[in-house]
Amino acid sequence: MTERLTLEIIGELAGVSRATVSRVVNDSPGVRDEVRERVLAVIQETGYQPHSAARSLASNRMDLISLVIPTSTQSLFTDPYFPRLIQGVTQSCNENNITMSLFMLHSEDEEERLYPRVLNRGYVDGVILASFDRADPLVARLEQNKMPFIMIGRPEESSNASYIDVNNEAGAYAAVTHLVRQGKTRIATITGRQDISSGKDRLAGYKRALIERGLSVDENLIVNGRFNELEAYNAMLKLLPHQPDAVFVASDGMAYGVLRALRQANISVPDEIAVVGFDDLPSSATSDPPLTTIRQPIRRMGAMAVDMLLDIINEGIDPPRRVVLPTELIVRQTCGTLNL
Amino acid sequence: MTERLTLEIIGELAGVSRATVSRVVNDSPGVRDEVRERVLAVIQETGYQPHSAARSLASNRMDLISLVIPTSTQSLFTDPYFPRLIQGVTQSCNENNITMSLFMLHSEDEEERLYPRVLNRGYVDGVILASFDRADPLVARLEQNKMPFIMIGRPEESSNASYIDVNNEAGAYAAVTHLVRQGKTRIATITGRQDISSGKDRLAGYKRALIERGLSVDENLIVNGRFNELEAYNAMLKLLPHQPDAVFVASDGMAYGVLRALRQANISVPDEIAVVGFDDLPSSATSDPPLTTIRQPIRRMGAMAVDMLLDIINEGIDPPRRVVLPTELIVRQTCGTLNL
DNA sequence: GTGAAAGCGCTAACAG
DNA sequence: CTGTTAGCGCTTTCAC
Repeated sequence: MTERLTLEIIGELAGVSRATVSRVVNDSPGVRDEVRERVLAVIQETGYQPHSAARSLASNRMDLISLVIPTSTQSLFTDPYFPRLIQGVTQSCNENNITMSLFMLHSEDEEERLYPRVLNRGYVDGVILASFDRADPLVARLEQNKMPFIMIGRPEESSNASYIDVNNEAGAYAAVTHLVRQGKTRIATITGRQDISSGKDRLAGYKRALIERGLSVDENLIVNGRFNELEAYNAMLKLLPHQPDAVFVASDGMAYGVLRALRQANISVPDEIAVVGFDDLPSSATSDPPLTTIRQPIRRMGAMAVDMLLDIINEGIDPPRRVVLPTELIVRQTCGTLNL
Repeated sequence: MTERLTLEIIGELAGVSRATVSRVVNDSPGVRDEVRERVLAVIQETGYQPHSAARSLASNRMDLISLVIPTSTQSLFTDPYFPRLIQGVTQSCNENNITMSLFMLHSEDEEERLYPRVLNRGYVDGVILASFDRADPLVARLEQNKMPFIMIGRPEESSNASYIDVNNEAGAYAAVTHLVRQGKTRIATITGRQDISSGKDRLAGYKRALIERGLSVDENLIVNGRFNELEAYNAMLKLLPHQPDAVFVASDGMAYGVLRALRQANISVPDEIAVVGFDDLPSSATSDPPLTTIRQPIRRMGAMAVDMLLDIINEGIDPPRRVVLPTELIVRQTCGTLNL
């Protein structure tokens, strides 16, 4: 095992002290250009890489953030939401030269065991929480430990945590309004989990659209699909007897289940029932028929979460950062618009 | 900011030296039970957590491994393969108390920039490579740096890297043999990427089954779908004129594209064409119709990869570890068996 | 501008 | 069994 390169050695080779090399490595000011060049050359030649642990110990920064995802979310495996989110997060991490560690909480038990690793400043600089139950105790623990963190999706009203979210309410509102404009009058909805802000907000948008457009909210036309394809399939079956002429589904993944149910029941989309989803997953452009949906910038949200977290780490937790990103209605076949 | 707890402080509180506390924290032998209890109590009370960087610096272990995924893999977003793999990996990491960092390589460029972070012992203890091009230069670099690593999927023959794989060849063989037994004679295949071992091996299994069963290999019946739903859809369209009576599709994700193409062409499955996939994704049980497929233990593979990597880290790189996991034929509707 | 020196918190010999 | 000691490789004052 060849001896590890250290600042000391590089310094020797370049004829300067360890401290100077450190300055060069960190782009610190106060080094003569000529010297900087010389040191850089040696680093280049030798392929020197700083030892991250040593750096962390001395500087008290880990250059490590963690993304925590609760796996109660069964949709994790069926829904490309998370892969895209993860992609956004890693991309921004790469750009900022920090590394991302991923925690998936498989059970209460594991959650408990992982707490220290996620809460402790000696492990990570900050935490991103995705799709968390709005009242999850982890949130409180993080606050209490003064660990910088940011949520994807809104936390409880009372909390003054930082978050980034998509305007779910407005997206749902746009979807349902669009349906109303098509002349639909019995618009049903299959909702997402109601313990997550996105699920709640999409339902709220649905209701507001109905009310503002002079339609009444019929509880028979509201079924919970929990962001799950199979549950949405069953939910659609339950909805059928109530004869909706349209259904707003709180996620594309669930919308696939709805289309499947409708196909099997021999009900034509969009002629007999119009369907609008939420997410605009890539496969929604080629579903059968192609799905009208609300596009949300998942990847960008992941990337921005990192940027915001870094800002919090560097500038302090207060004031809380809050960002809400807009959505966009993507009209395809399932809403019937293109038939008119 | 309250002062950081250190071994020193805990020691003081418990009336022992820093070293003893360290022993207790690390479950090292050679501490009297009574003392151990006492120290443990203080740790419990204070909520002391070791500083990971300090520990790493002193012990030269990072307790960090990285999972590297090339994003050339577009299927990343449509195919639940990766989420499941990641799940297996994180689960095993959690059990072993190490953290997993995820790298997704979005571009050549980024790959280059990330090399140091992945190759350098100062950053991670080891690396898991998923779905890599079999000749990717990263493999050679890792070997050359003596960085412990393990591939998911087989590397080039010449390489003596450690790997874990699924018996793709045997799985494909089983799928096609099953089709032959149903009396199919014009069995087509839509293959995966041929620069990845799983893609190659599944094609090889297809060919062997045909040959061993006395059928000839017709190049017209072989189309590359690159593990992509849309390409598979197009591939199926291309296949239609050659009138296959069955098609073995190298992944479930692609099989969905095939079913879509067939549905649109008004060709009934399985009556006119039988379809068999590969993966057994959760949604394959509820596809339309439910998909006959080859199940592979994706999550387990991820978990085992971690265990093997840890073994390599602890015991040394030689000899290479190699594991090949079996697959299983899952018979559902699309192969026609259940109609007989 | 540059170097010397003092830690960061921990592990791992080595003594006792 | 337990304590003492010497680093691990780096950042960061503080002198010069």
